[in-house]
Amino acid sequence: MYMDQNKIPKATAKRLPLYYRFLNSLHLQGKTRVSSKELSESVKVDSATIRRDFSYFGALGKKGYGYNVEYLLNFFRKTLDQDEITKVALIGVGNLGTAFLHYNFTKNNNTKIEMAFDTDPGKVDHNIGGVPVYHIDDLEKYIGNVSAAILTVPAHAAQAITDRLVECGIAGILNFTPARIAVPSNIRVHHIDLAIELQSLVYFLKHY
Amino acid sequence: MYMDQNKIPKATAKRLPLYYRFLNSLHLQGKTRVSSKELSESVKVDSATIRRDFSYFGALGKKGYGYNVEYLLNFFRKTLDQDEITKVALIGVGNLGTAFLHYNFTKNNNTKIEMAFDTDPGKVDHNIGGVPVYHIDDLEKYIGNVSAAILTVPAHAAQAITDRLVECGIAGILNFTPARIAVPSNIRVHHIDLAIELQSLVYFLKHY
DNA sequence: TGTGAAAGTATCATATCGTAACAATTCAAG
DNA sequence: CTTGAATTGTTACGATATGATACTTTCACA
Repeated sequence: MYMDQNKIPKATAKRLPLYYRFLNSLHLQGKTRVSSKELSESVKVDSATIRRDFSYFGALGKKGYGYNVEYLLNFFRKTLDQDEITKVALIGVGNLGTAFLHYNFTKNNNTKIEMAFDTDPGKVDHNIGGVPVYHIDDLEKYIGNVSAAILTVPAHAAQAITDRLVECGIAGILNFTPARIAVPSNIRVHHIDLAIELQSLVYFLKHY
Repeated sequence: MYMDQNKIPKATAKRLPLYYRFLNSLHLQGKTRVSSKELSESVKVDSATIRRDFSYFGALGKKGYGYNVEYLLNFFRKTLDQDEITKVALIGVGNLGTAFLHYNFTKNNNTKIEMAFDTDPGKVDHNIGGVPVYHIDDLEKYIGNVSAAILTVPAHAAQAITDRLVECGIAGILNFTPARIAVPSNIRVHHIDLAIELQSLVYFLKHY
């Protein structure tokens, strides 16, 4: 489980969940085979790129035939550890945080939001989307062996909470705050900045 | 305004809003100068990359001194068209959509969410975060010369609404639905898939 | 006036991407 | 059984981006 295929490009790794989800829906539709060309049209990734992505894992398809949906799906299930659910905590139950809580992640995913934290007494000790909300002061008490955190708190609180998460042994953080947080090098942070995404889109509209 | 500097790499263009915002906060702190090295530590981008990014726009700094924060800020304000506000519409006032409405974009940004659309009678004709919410049926009536749309609707509605937006002459779409939407080639789509972001983070945790 | 700091620029190695091409292989039709 | 069409797996190539390193130039400041 802890890798030999380290050679897989990051860009490929990012596409794997996308492939998986689409294969899943094909499977539900009852399709048994699919070609890289069909996949390409659906997920909007070049067909040669798809074939190369797949080939990092060996020969998964059959020439002149395509890929067997079920076989491919099973393969990805294992590779993406779809069976082994990763526990996630959500920090900050504002609008964005609530959106996550209502998102049904477990449907196609190997992740589960186990708990959420906030300071708002109107939210603490409630259940939102089936997830218990605790007070942020009790972070250390409840977090247990959660391995990743979604950070949807106000920017000014980001670093302080990050430090506490790190102290609790968190392995990864999905940071939605505009703040650039500092962490030890062994902790992985993915940063998604909604304002920048919008501004960047606008820049491209005007200049390209 | 409509480009001669088309040579700027996309990767650089994506970093510009980030630079801008950070310079802005430096300015508010009263700092008058900054070096590429300082910037590098704050925005987590290699200092040489920053210097190269800046140099696409000419000589903005002074050797042996650094960059004048105010000068640089003014320059970016012009380059990023910070003065000329781009109108944006938000489609789908769920949790995620509401998060956008409460986000104070105009503070550091050249974009303004002018209106929102939804089907929920409890939201239509209300103001949320100072933004008027109209019924999605009236999209064509109100949208006017809005140039970009934020799509935060259920996945199954994504393509139909996209088609209508395209018909209305929208130039860009920020797509937060899991659906991969099809658009004419002259329309720019940036796709952010929250589930995939989370799953991708988890994959990296396990395999790298 | 001298010196140190930092920009601007160039170069190199590495990674990724899209595109194209091609041989090998397989299915399916006849 | 044979043939042909389809599609993979793989390779090659050019374009783009990145991080590193290093060099020269120029400016600020002591």
